[in-house]
Amino acid sequence: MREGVTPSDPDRAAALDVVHLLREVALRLELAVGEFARTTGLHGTDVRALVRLLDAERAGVDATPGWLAQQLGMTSQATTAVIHRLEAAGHVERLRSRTDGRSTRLQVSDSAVALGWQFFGPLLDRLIVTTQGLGPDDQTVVKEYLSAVSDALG
Amino acid sequence: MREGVTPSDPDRAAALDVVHLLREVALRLELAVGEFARTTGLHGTDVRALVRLLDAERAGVDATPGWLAQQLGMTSQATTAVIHRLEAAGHVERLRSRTDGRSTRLQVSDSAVALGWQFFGPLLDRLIVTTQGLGPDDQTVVKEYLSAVSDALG
DNA sequence: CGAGAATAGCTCACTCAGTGAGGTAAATTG
DNA sequence: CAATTTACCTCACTGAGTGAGCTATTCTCG
Repeated sequence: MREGVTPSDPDRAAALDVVHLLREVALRLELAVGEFARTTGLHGTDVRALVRLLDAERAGVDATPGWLAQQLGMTSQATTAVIHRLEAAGHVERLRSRTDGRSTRLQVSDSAVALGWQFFGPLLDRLIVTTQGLGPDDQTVVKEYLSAVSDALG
Repeated sequence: MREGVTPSDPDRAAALDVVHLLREVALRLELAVGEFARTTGLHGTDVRALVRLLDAERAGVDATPGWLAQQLGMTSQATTAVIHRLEAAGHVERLRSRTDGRSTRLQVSDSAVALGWQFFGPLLDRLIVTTQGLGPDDQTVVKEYLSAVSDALG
């Protein structure tokens, strides 16, 4: 096998295990998104866009095409297309920004919210139950760890 | 705002925070993969395939096109194309399976391993350092939590 | 203020990743 | 040992994402 990277540091090996688990979780979330996309006739990118838009709404952030493009790591043109598709499917609305005449504000429709909940609701519930299975202290540990990981990736 | 889902259960809200962090981490990992893809001229799918192939090698699992298709949540034809691209780029080799004449064994090249390390190495190091920042007990907590999450998603 | 630069978003033409249909060869089954 | 299943592949096509380049609005600063 091709192990040779860091020969044998048990400390590091243990940490690597955790990191691999992290990747495994990320992979499975991605696959769930893909499955949702398939069952709804949307595309993976569309679903990810929808998720980010819902996140923005929850966080009270104004979502614009430019912001979305950045979130998705895609060009603005591709994002325009995504928005067109979501708009055609009735999942999102374009509203003119009041403060900037060039900009567009994106508003997620109720139908999209309902659709998301229908699919991700059960999954989310399972995750929440799993999380609640931790004691309050452990929950804090996990939370701080994930925050640190998020920063390390940013 | 559209909060109304579960009006006000502080317990659940706290757990939701953790779940959202989990998603944030998954998103950032995905963006990192995209960035790697862009810098190497590969495509997102190709990179994900490469990562899975490396995982398989590390785990000692024989990787076949069919297995890879399942891992990527794609059709076998698309996977054939991915393998072709990776083969053309010299990142993967096709070897006939000895036990099954229909099957192909996929072998990742050393160049691909090196390429992966060049990009993901520093990122991985940061994650490992972050993980090692946890005490041994906390590390176990996180590990078990992530395992449980992985199961909940499977 | 008003010319020039920067920014937000868009259309158009094109490429190529992924799908559906369908094919071949090897393994399994009755 | 025919019939079926499995593993992978080719071909033709669709459409998601990109690069080039446009318009409209806002910012900058003499």
